[in-house]
Amino acid sequence: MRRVTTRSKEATHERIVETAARAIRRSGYDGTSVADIMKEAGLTHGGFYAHFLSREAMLAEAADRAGAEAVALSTHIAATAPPDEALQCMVRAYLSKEHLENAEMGCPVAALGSEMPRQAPEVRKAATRRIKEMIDVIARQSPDWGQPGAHQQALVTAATMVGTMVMARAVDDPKLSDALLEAALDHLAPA
Amino acid sequence: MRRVTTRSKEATHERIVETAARAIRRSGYDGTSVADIMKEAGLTHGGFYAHFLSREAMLAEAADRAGAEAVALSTHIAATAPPDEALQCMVRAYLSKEHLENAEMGCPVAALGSEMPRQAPEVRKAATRRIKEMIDVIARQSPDWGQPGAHQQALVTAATMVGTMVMARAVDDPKLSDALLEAALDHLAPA
DNA sequence: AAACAAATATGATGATCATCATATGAGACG
DNA sequence: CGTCTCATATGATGATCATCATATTTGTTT
Repeated sequence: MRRVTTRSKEATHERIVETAARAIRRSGYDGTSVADIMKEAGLTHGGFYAHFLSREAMLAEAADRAGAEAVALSTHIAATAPPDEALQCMVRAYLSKEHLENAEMGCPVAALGSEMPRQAPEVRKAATRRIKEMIDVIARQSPDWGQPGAHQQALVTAATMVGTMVMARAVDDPKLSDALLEAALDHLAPA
Repeated sequence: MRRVTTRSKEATHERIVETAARAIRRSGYDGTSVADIMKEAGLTHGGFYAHFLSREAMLAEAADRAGAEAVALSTHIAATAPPDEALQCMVRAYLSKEHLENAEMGCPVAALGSEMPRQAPEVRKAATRRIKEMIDVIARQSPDWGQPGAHQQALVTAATMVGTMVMARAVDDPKLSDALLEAALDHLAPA
């Protein structure tokens, strides 16, 4: 097997992290092996440790990447929405069928939340930082941003969105999934 | 190693399921091996397949058991609370520090939610049934039980509780965990 | 007490895993 | 064109895993 073209080590590292950021959301931390990721990135398993100190270090980078992408997407949605509908647009994108069916590209908290408590400190640290960023993005869309209750309200909104998506993906009854999304939409972003 | 006393096969089966119901909430589906569970139940790994057709079949029983226990506990809390405070009592028990720190004995949706989409059909089926039961328990505590919006409201309440617990356990910052619990308590069970 | 049946233990198999040592081959530079 | 360096590949190691075949032990029956 021959390298198709010259690639700097950094570009390859980048590609592995990007691949891993998708793989962990699809298969979970425990369900993602080093060999899986390398193969999906078009490489063999052996070169892995030229790029990362350990599997855990790679998971930390992947989790950070997934979180950064989610924050960036939310920020973009808020920025391009009509000024008084930013929060509604974010909530509607989050609680959409596309997000339900595309965990691999979606919110890493919904995809990996219940696995987080068992992860290495470096993984949890990166995740916590991104979660705080996400909460801030939500808080900034509140009509009373800056007032005392806005941040508290953002915590509840974030938790409701995450819990709804986790439950809607967990159950095997599409009707219940729909009902969960609809109920949360009515609650968080009334028509 | 000698069995201490006579035990019927059914009692041993029971003990394995009970052990597994705790183990999966502590270590996740993927993080729990057959040998782990058998050792924790005081047995060796070899006898496992005298009790279960497969590892997956055992996980389904364990998930069902964990869900049944959670439903039973919630029902009990609601039944023994002052009549007009049943929902508040349930929410306060759920969003407590004891629950935060005792995933192994707590809500299986919060402990395993994001691993559910990848589980065997039998596991998801059992979990879905128990989740529906739990939503019904919540809906019954609503002041307007029976009216059209009560069930919808129960879906949102359940999702908010689950999401809050998942996030509070995920982050490595105890201040943020506290803030999440407090914000959801204020929202769902105001003092 | 001897023998049987059922429950559990011992041990093996082949697969998969993280990690590492070493080989190969491609681009850069003389 | 030849050589050197570095990114990646090949292959090995020891651990862990689910599953199963077989041995052992226990409680029971005679």
